[in-house]
Amino acid sequence: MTLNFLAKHRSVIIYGASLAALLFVMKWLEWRFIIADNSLEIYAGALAVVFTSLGIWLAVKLMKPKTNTVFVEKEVIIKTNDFILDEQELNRLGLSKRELEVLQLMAEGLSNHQIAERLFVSLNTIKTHSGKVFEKLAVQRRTQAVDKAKKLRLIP
Amino acid sequence: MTLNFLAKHRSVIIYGASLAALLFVMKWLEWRFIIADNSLEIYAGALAVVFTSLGIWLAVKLMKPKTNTVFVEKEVIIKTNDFILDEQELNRLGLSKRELEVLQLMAEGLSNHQIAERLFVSLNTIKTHSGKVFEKLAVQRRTQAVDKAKKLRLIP
DNA sequence: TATAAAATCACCCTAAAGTATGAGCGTTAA
DNA sequence: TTAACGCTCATACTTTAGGGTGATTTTATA
Repeated sequence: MTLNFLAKHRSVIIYGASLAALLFVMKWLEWRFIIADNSLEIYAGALAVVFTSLGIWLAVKLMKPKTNTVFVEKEVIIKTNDFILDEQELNRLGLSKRELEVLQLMAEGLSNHQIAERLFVSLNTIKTHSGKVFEKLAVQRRTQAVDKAKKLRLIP
Repeated sequence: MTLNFLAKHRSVIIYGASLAALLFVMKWLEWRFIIADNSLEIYAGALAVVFTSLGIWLAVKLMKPKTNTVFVEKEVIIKTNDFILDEQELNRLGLSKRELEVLQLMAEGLSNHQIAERLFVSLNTIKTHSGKVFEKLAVQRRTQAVDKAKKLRLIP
């Protein structure tokens, strides 16, 4: 507790001690020079030098350092997996909900048969849907359709 | 030239002027208090206060600011839409140069026939290549191959 | 130089994909 | 209510893709 206090107010304590010491020196000087009765100027000059030094020492000791905050840019690669469907493009092409659904499953690499099973409809239905999708996207193959749909932001 | 000199040594000049003023004040005080013959302590105290202040002022004015540089990391999101091929994955799967080439054209939606024309080889060759690609990627269809290759960063 | 891997091509066959046409049914908007 | 549209399904046919096997040539590497 006491040690903590000492550590915390070290500067103040040193300053106080120094001041006390100086006052003692002053008193001594006073006696010395008054007795000698010579030159108040020397006394004053000494005082000036000592207290100027003290002031400088104090300022240096107590002045809080100016913090210079520097922002360092750190490059962070963020996996930008945010897909936003281009609804305008979707409407422009006139793709129906079901057709888009089929297109998405196509993009995942499912066969027409697998898509049919997934959507609980017949293979022929999927063929019809995929045919319409190709027509609307103006392509001939599913790989083309998937590629174009990705570029048009219809699927992720 | 003169103005420049004044500007450059402004602090020193101010200090000199201040010192001169203080000496003048001292002289005046000397006269004042000597005449009054009272308390050298007040005189000394005033001197102490004045010169301590002067010291502090000097230190603050002339000392180069103690800068404490703090580095703060600032995260910058870099949008990386540039494709970097995962060569480790490529080597792991053992895909040959030609096979990767075929895979890329597949991803663009080309038919085997078109790929054959593009690469100046026969349709049968492309079939062989694509077959090996499917085998190495452990898939059955080209759409699957394209999907998987994109996820594995083998193609953009 | 011997050898392995890559690249090329062919033939055959099956599976899947794509095209064309027609039709039934439910919803919705003019 | 009728016309349009979306979703469903079917049949028939063509094209493309995929699987299997085998062979030759080129290229890289030990």
